[in-house]
Amino acid sequence: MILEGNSIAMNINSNSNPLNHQPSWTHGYPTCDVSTSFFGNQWHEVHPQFWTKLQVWEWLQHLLDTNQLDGNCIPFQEFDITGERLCGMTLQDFTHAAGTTGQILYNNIQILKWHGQYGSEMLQSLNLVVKTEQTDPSSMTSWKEENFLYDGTYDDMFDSKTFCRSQISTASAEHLPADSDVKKQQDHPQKSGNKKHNPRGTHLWEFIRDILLNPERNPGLIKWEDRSEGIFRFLKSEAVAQLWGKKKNNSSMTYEKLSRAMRYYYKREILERVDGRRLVYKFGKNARGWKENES
DNA sequence: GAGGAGTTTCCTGTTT
DNA sequence: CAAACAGGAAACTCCT
Repeated sequence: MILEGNSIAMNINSNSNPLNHQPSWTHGYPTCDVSTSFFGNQWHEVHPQFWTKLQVWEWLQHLLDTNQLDGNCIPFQEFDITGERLCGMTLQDFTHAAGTTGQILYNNIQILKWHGQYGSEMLQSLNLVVKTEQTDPSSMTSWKEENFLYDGTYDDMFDSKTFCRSQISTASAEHLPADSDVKKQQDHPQKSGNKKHNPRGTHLWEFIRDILLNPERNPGLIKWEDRSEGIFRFLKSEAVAQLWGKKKNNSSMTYEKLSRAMRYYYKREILERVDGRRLVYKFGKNARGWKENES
């Protein structure tokens, strides 16, 4: 369940959806003034060592959001510290401060320390924060690599409206409705009557296929199990669902819903069933463009 | 405006 | 027990 209550006063990061954050790969959109309001002093653009207390809190809030944790999971008062001190904390320190959640915090900060970041925190969320079904360590890559997921190929996933909204909410959250308000608007699109669909373009199966066909850009999300047979497996099902939701401007997309759409493909023979294997699908005869030697 | 395609959402039950 | 799978039903958006 997505954090809804925001009992914490400091809901700085108004974008709960990790994919709503728009780091530096988005500067192709001319519709918003991005010159000062967003880039340059966000926590994800600065090495953790140099975070201010505020940025530490932003990071914590982000982890809450992306892990869909209850606000009580992280005692913010325990983290009234700068990034320098944060980086000096041991795993013990984290678990002492935040219990089991401390492990998540510790793991996350270690990666941030080692890999640097600067503009791809949402990818970090995909790889490091979002619950993963990944079992193959070889497919783990740094999120610097994953950053490529959002350049070029997937730029079209983000229309200018989406960009503006997240831009504004990130840049000046204090002047906007709280995160929960935004969510309430987005969580029930049908009831609110909001426009939720982009103009029809890429279908879901094509979206999946394109992720598979760009392994160097999209490591760790979906992986071929048998390339020649068209069998693939979701490694990070919820991350893929969020990405799909992002493309459709639907922040409430989940793997459960995505998988329902996938199951409809069986009848149309775009996909074939793969029995007994969770998160595994196979392209069917009506799916085009996935074969290696297919033009 | 009608109708169809392609989802999206919700749900209940089953399987792993 | 949780997560994933199945598939019905209805709603929704976009397109023709």
